[in-house]
Amino acid sequence: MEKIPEYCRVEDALGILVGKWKPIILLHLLQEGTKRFNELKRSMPGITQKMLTKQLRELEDEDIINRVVYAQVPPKVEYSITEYGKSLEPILEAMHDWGTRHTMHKRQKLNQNNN
Amino acid sequence: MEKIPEYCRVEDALGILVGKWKPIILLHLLQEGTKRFNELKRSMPGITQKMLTKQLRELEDEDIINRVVYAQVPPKVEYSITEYGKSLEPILEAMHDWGTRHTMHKRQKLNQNNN
DNA sequence: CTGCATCCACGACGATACTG
DNA sequence: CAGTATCGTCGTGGATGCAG
Repeated sequence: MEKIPEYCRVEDALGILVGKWKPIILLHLLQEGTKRFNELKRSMPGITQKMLTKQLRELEDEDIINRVVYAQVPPKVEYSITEYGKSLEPILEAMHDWGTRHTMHKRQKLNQNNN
Repeated sequence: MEKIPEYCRVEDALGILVGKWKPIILLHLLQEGTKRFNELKRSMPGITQKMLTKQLRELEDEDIINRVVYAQVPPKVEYSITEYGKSLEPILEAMHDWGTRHTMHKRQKLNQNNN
């Protein structure tokens, strides 16, 4: 029971996941394994190169993902989840499940209000 | 396995938790039960009334917390977690645990770099 | 005691153009 | 293909003052 606010580390986990595209990036890498930069980009309609690069760098800085650069032309860079990064999967899964239920919860509430 | 990006609901959960003070507010209410506005404020050094009010309203709008106003002078308003809101506790706990481990992980990495 | 309104600083995110 | 640089917008959060 050390979640008591003074020792709270929730923010530390939250900081990793917060970022408009981070959860999506992590899910892609977790579920589909190693991916090239452009593969990721194509699977996330709407993201810009700049944002993808930035979010990937931030995840890399936290040891959540690996970045492997192949010295060739044209360039090839592969991203994958680190072993350490995999420890985030249960949290993502829990949040996804909760979010799914929450979406239903809100729908029910809306229906009540419309009656 | 429906966490696949197209059906991703991680953001829905994330949206509830994101906010500079929300995790802390939730932990206080989860661990200490019903609290008055100023009790909460005192237990969160640095927060302003405006922010506390705002974050509480947002949590209330999502049915995570209850807000009970006593019609008296001076005003008295009590906040507490809803039954529904309690379903967030496992997630907060998981994030806290992960965050604790992550803090250690980063410390180790720093030591390595300093050798 | 609790809450609202105003003003402001800052960072996140995005559009776009350019590079090895 | 992958990445950087620049510039602009917008929302979040903070300081402060007023009100019921």
